[in-house]
Amino acid sequence: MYRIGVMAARCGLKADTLRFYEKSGLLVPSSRNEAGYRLYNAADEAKLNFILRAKSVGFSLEEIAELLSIRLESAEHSCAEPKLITDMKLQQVEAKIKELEIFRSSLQKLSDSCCGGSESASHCSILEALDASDKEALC
Amino acid sequence: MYRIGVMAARCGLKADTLRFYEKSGLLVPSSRNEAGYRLYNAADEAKLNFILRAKSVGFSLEEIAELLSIRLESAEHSCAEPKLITDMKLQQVEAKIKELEIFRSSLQKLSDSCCGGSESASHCSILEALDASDKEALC
DNA sequence: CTTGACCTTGGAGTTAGGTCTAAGCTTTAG
DNA sequence: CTAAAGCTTAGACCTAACTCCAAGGTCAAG
Repeated sequence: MYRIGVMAARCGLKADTLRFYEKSGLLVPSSRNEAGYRLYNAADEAKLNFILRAKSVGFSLEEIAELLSIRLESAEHSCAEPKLITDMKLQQVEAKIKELEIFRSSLQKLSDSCCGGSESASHCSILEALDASDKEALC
Repeated sequence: MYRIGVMAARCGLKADTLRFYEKSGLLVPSSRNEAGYRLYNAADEAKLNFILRAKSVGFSLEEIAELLSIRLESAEHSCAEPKLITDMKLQQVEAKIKELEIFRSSLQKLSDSCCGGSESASHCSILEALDASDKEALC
């Protein structure tokens, strides 16, 4: 049984974060000592590791809460549920990547067009492109 | 000279957003009428279009404020400055894309491993991978 | 026995970019 | 003239995931 500081250190988090996870309903420590100190056991640590792994693949805390509730009573849930959550997240991630790739190509074009020298910015092609009324300049 | 509602409609924004941009120092309308109503002229509109184009390539409002201040006194700034801002943003965007691509491949792997059927989630490979103590399962 | 490290709680603050509300003027259409 | 639509302000609220703070209780070392 670890106290909050030890548990946090073991998992590379701050104690504050563990309290936040508890308040969010993600991870309630299995017991408290007489003084009210939180006590985490091995199952709590396994659950926290689940949370951290889910975070590492991009799930939000809300999605992780869903996955945890399925995990807790897995017999009463179907395989379709975790898969749906995963596929929805995958779609979100792909949409975000597409958006950023457009940013990237526009920024690359802006950067390439600019000399970047010590001359006055009066005719800077970056500023001109952002001023241009024709959208061509940006895409 | 447009009042705030007209200006907002012309540019596809809400009046609230224009007030927010003013409070942020991005776009202060060039005048006010006797009643204190904001009045935007053509130069204000051009500046707002600059802001919107800069947003469309991914710049934050803070970065846009920097670009605007360079634009305002371009003779006193060098071409290197807009280019630096652009290149820094480009790096940020590329870093974010890399992070999301890792999420994507992990999520794809999770999704592919799961039958997604109506069977009990007791042996769901998504939950198992997130539980696994070997990190291999996720990367 | 004291000092310092660690723990508790409730609640506020952070970032970014808005969005909304309330109370009260102004303007415009009929 | 009146009612509706539009404008003003200050300030609260929103999301997400923490992060910090204050006031006070607990515990281990010397």
